[in-house]
Amino acid sequence: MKKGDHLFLVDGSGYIFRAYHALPPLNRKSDGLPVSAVLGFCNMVWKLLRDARDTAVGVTPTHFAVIFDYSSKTFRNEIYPEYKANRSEPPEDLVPQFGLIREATRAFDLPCIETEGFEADDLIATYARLAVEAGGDATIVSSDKDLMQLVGPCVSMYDPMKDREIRVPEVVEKWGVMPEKMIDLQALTGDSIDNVPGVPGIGPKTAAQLLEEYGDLDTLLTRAHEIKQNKRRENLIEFAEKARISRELVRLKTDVPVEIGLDALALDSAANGPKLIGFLKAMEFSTLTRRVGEATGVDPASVEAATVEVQAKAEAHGPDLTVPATGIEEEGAEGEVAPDRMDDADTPQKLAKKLADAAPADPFDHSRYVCIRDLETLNHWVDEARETGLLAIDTETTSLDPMQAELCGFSLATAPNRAAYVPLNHRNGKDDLLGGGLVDGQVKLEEALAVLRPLLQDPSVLKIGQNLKYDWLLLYRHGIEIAPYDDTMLISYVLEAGSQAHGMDALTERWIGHTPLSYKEVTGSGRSKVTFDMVDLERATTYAAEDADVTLRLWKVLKPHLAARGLASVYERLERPMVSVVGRMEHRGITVDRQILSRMSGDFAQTAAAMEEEIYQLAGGRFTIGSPKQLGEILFGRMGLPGGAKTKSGQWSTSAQVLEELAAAGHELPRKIVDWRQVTKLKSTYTDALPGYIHPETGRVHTSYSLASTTTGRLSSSEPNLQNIPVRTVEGRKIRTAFIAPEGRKLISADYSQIELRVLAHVADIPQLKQAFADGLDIHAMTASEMFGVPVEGMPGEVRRRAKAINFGIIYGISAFGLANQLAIPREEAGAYIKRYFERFPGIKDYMERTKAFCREYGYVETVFGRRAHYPEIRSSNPSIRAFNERAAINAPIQGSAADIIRRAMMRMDAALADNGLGDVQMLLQVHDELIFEAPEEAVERAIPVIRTVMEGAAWPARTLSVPLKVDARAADNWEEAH
DNA sequence: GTGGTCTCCTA
DNA sequence: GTAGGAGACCACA
Repeated sequence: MKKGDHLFLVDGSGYIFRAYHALPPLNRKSDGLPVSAVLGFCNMVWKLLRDARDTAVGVTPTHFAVIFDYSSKTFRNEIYPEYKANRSEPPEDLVPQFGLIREATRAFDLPCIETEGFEADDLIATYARLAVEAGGDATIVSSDKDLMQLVGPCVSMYDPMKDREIRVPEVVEKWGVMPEKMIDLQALTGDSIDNVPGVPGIGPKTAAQLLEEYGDLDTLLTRAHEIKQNKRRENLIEFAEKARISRELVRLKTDVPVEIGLDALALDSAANGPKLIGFLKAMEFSTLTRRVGEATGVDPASVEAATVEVQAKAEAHGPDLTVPATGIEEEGAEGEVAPDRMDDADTPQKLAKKLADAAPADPFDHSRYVCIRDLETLNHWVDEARETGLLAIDTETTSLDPMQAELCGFSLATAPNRAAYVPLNHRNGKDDLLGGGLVDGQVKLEEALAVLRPLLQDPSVLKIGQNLKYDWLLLYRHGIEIAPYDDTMLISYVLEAGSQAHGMDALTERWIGHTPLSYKEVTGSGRSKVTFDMVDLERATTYAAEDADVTLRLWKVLKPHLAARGLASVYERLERPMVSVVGRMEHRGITVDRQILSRMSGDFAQTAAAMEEEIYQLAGGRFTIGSPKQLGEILFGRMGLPGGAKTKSGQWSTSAQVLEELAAAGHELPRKIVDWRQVTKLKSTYTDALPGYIHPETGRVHTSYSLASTTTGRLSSSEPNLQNIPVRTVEGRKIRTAFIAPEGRKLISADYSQIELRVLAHVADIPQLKQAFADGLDIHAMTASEMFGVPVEGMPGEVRRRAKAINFGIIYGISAFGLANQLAIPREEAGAYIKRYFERFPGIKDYMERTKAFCREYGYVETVFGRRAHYPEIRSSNPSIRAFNERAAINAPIQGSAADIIRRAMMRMDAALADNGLGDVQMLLQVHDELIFEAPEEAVERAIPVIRTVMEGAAWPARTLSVPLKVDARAADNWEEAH
């Protein structure tokens, strides 16, 4: 290569995505193979080769190469394991086109370059440098900002879609910095799509301004303490190291060892017409085939279509754990409103990125918040929401419990900084013992709701909330069913379960770089704490309006990431519908018999008191039995019993397991302690606590389910937790008799039998297990028989028990240590069992290994339905942390798929019951693999088959499991008998 | 009052 | 060995 030569470097990988999203879908006529990106690519390359002079570039290439990414793993992952950890799977109809575009490149007789461990961008940087050093010029065919750092006197970029050349002035205009400063700029802003951390709260505008002022990143970071804005200064100091790492991630390598030299990129003047035509014919691109034929003087009719192999796999595409979650089933909810479209957002990834970048740039202006105190103004806002089609809403109340809370007011937002608070029930300060009077000038609650109701139920206005189940339930109590809606907490949960928090403050910090006013600052804390209705209107407005403002901004930033990461259907089909389904369940509650519990409490108190006397006798004095510290001192100090395990703070453990061992060795006191603990546990946690949760008006207990607090997709229940009501011991089980159906009704309990083992058999594809489930066999006995060669007929209980423990162990990501513990056998023996199990069911070992490998590479694992659970610490250098995360990663697809299945059943249940004339059958509770219903006595027999059908068919049609699901269902007057 | 530790209840 | 929530105690503020 020499002076005057001009090298064209096509960013092949970048082009593929851009073309795919920019061009209308196109399928090969003969077989439907998707080819739109391939056609776009061929047209572009042909144009550049033939008449680049007529384009914005204005020069003819002498050298030409197409560069691709080799794989997702590059040296950047060494610097920062999280790099590109967010990457989503490419769309299904793009996958085959990766290979085809490489084929096309070869058909054009162009060098097709990729190097393991490097991104296309690094190769482009390297070749651009070589070209300039040789005295030539280079044009990079791409519009990716990551490449803009390379722009200079001899290097330009060319956007083929817009036919626009990007030189130094264009970079400066767009980003506010010279191209060489792009590295520092990107280091500051980060990149949420590639997962480059950057510094929170700094977007392109701020970054450019800072670089203008301080010159470069290093200077900026060393002088960060001079910055006036508090948050910005703190962030720059705190995240300085992240910024430096980011710089290394965005800095392109210009010294990649290249096998193909510059000279090999020289264009051959004589295009190989027949070869190219053969390919184009195979693709069935008739227009381009004709053009190429005319230009090369080759008659297309004389050329046979080439044989082109279609690969099913994308480049940089990890092992397939599950089928992609896109596809076949029911349509998304109605009333979906698309987020703002941006002109040059060609892909969901770029749109998501753009919105994330833009978020911190829009400063909060509390002075623009409005306090709405008359119906006319409220009506005006309602009209505004109808126009925008978007409304962020947040309610302010007197309690965290939506079943008890009184509405104090609500806030609305229709655009950033365009937010308002509508006080409804605010009271004057504490000067009056009766709580003071109503603050003047507030819209009446009923009038406000009358205005709001049609809007909140308007199918053309999307309502946005953060933890919307709370507001949904509160408004449901006022006869309003919000729809359609989105929940920013649930969006975040779908995107980042396991790796990040989903609370509003955390989300705001992370995505917007802003700290909202805290609730505490507004209502006070401790003794001086007041309910929200006592807060003066000005402060209340600032706080409440900001919450709505923040929620709207979060939605704008977060929502596009769903599509960008291929998670929209997980959100729409597994997550969002739960808000109203679970909201209804919480609203219904369940009847708990106060008398039964109170009687039990009395009995327990007597029993415990008697036990305490015996314990003091045996211990030779009084002490606090409930204090593990004191108990340990007595048992292992004063009495000199042999201590077993230690707790992590170095204390002797007094766990039930340790005490049981001592009891088995003939010691009386430990036995009594174990019994005492059981009684006091049942009393304090259940019989004493549950009545306190009976709602004063409904007379029922309304638990609260959290939709976003587990990593795997399970729900959790609290206040009270109704997912841990005792069942194992006879004594404990009695507590369930207090959960009853009202007069004339029955409780129905329906639970999945062995759902997790069935999911395991499906995902790990274990023929023996699948067969056993298909045949309806006793799965643990079958396992035992397979492992130990003992016939199922007349099998000793102990043998089956061990197999059962191993089966559970497998689901939990087995370790010899854990199994040994569980079965109270030596670790060697446990290890031998595991080995035997893996030999008998080799697919299990494969499943575990590929799940771990997948998680190590991507940072998450997926359920059968595409839900992701993140385990960033699986790459920890600490072996025990790593092992823990590996076990969790093995468990998550199993536990999570089962959770997805029951969610799907729950979402369909109300409609299925109603369709069968069972509208009076109500789903009340969920306990992971069990659903509890309340039904009129005469409806029970018809309800059970409907419930069973919905639950057993819940995976379909999204997935067809290779094992049947089985549901046992029973009805009774109370939960103990129904279960 | 708040937060950490220990223990124990569930699937 | 997985996933949770809660009560009691206790040291800290």
